[in-house]
Amino acid sequence: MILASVVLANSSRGFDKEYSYLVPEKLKEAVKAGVRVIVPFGRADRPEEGFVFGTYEGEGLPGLKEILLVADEAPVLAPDLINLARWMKSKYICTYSDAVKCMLPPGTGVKSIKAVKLEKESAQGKNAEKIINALKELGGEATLEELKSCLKLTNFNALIKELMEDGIISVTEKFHAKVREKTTRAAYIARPREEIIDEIECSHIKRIQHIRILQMLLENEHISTADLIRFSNVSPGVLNTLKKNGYIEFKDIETNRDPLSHRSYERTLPLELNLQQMEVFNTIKAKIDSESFCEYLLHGVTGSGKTEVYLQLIQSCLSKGKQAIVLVPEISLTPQMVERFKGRFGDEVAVLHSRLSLGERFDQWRLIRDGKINVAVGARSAVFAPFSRLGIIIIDEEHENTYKSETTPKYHARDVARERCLYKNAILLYGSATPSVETYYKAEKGNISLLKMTERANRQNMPQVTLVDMKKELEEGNRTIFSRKLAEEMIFNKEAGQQTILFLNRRGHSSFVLCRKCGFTPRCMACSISLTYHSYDERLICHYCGYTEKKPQECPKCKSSSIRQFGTGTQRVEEEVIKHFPHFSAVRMDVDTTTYKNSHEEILTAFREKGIDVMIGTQMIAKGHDFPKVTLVGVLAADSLLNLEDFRASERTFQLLTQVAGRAGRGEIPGRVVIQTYNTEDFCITAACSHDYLAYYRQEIKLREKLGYPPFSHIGTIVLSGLYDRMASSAAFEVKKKVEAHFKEMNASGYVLGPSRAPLSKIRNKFRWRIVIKCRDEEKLNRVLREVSDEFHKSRNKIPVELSVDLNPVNML
DNA sequence: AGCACGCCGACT
DNA sequence: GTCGGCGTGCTC
Repeated sequence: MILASVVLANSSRGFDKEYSYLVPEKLKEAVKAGVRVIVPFGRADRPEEGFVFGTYEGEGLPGLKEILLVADEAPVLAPDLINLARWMKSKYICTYSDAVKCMLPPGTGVKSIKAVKLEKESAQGKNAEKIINALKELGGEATLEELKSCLKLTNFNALIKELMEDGIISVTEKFHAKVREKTTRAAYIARPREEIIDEIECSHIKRIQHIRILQMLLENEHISTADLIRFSNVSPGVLNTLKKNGYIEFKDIETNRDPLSHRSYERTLPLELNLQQMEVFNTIKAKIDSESFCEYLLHGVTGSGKTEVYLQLIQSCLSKGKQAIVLVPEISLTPQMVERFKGRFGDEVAVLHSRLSLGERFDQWRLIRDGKINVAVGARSAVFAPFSRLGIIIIDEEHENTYKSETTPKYHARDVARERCLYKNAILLYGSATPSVETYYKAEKGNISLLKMTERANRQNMPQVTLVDMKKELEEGNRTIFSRKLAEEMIFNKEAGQQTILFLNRRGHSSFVLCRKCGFTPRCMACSISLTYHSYDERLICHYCGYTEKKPQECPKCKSSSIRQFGTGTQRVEEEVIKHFPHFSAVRMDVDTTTYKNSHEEILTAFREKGIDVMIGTQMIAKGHDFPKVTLVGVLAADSLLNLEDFRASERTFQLLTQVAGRAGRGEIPGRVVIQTYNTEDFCITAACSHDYLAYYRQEIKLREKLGYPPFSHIGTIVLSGLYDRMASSAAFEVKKKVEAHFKEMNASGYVLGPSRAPLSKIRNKFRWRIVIKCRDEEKLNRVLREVSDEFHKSRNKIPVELSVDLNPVNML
């Protein structure tokens, strides 16, 4: 007998496992590993979508059910992805379906629709009559869902079954592939513009998401809902609320084209590699030829020409008939990278960027699966690209946080890539100028092969860095945000016709508002976080939930008018630049100015081509842009990052400073960097000044060892959140006891901290309690997390508390 | 998560 | 007797 192992497409942790089904004779050909099927599930045999994870010859246990239907001709999951899903389930404590969803384009589900038809009008029993009457009102025919929702009966299914057996009704079932959209839903304003502007002005609308969306729509006739959701960073529900309240309407418009598809790229030829590049290339090339798994860390200083090495490695993979995945931190921020790949490989490369419509995403996915495309460049999720002859995965800027997913499954693209390469005997290459401490440690221990490129490709010198002590500036009477050194350099640069970048780590205008008389600070009622002031529309905004209100003219508490904003954000810097350097031109680039389509690129191009003097920006500008005319970079407050309560704060500061400094002097003229700080002593700042990664690493690794932080331990966090503080906290205490019991049981040492209020103690009205576990043995930590999570989900949640676990979180908030 | 089963009390 | 309400346990 042929059996199939099937996992369900919609299951929760409590019953998520591989189920055996019989493969009926007529489906013998169609059932293969990786296809989607419909199977009867549960006592009522309700049809469920599932994935065949494998088939095998075996003895049919009594009571096995048969697969009803096969939904695909060709498998949607290749064997290595099935293996990956199994691995993800156990590593990240998620369900099979969570894992599989990462691997398929959205909108691939199969839906079953049952139609109920009235055959004859006789019935015994009150409820049976109810059903028949309802069915009559609906015109004698209806879908099962319709019927169910207009009646509220507990034993609905049993009654339907009974009526069916008596021949009073008939039920027919159809399966539909969820329709793929050819058109896109777009939203537009449904009320007069003035009315909406008015409502925003008088604070009738209290959510920043609503305001941002309406503002976007006020400026554009219509915008696709997908874009609205993406660029305003809201959930789809927000749009529905706006529609419900009559602010917006939807209509279907033609799908917008892939913004890159109509652009032609100039084909480029391989550049000649310098000695160091050549060495790296040859080492890895030899491994590609041997077709075995190998992990490399390429530590190359900024400007050492890593991209060219990637390109040529991929070329040699392609010529062996193998395929490649390139991961970049954020595709929209790396247009130049995309350009180089498109230029070199033309139509052979798929760029998986977030602006693809559902349809385009599906098309790209299919082209990759069918082997019509051989290279994929994309952000985190591109690691799942369904290549069958995978030869290499390259992770550029390996240290970036964006490789870690913050939603379930909370995977790290680095680990997923490793697992895939291991299975496929492919090469895994990490590249970075500032590798994460964990990765470098592995390289030092010899678990990863370390390759170095210490020279800049065009032989430029590293920029010259000056550290300015802002304490001193203040003592000597300079109260502006620009140190004298920086101001001097900026003026020099302007006169020389060169450009300047000012970097700051905080968006908005000022970080918070404070009453100088009574000390009152407006906070978000739902998140217990101080509200951030945005001068653009004079509003206070909660950056976590989006609550917003107009900036108060007087203190709500003491009614004095001494309520002011404090701190410095990008907006404020822009104002200060204009004030202090009136003849300078300036642009600002941060999440607030880049909300709309293509605005990243527009701002960048404008800056590059129109010769604007100063660009002010957040992290966003730190990424690999090339501005040949930028010769000065100013970092306004290097310490603002340093004071986060996260053991990686120092690492992040070092990485960011190094990266930002790398923006200076990419052209002919050598660059200068001015770093302003209150902590002139901190080793992450001094090491960044001397471009000395190793000096930084040596210090940091010592510290990590002393404190038992990764890579010397693994960290797991469990967050319990709920609307009621007491329930969340008592659940947390109970979970902690369980955690400790498990460690004891398996005779392992785990260091359990908390529970205590999570650093973000309240988000969207939910109180959050957190347990932090440190353990040297990742395997055991994982097992404890898994068991605790399973127990929690099994013990039927009567209490309204949610549990979420994260193994090796990158963000301790 | 559904869904059925089983047990209980209420109502006709 | 039936109906509705709720707790419990299982899903190949």
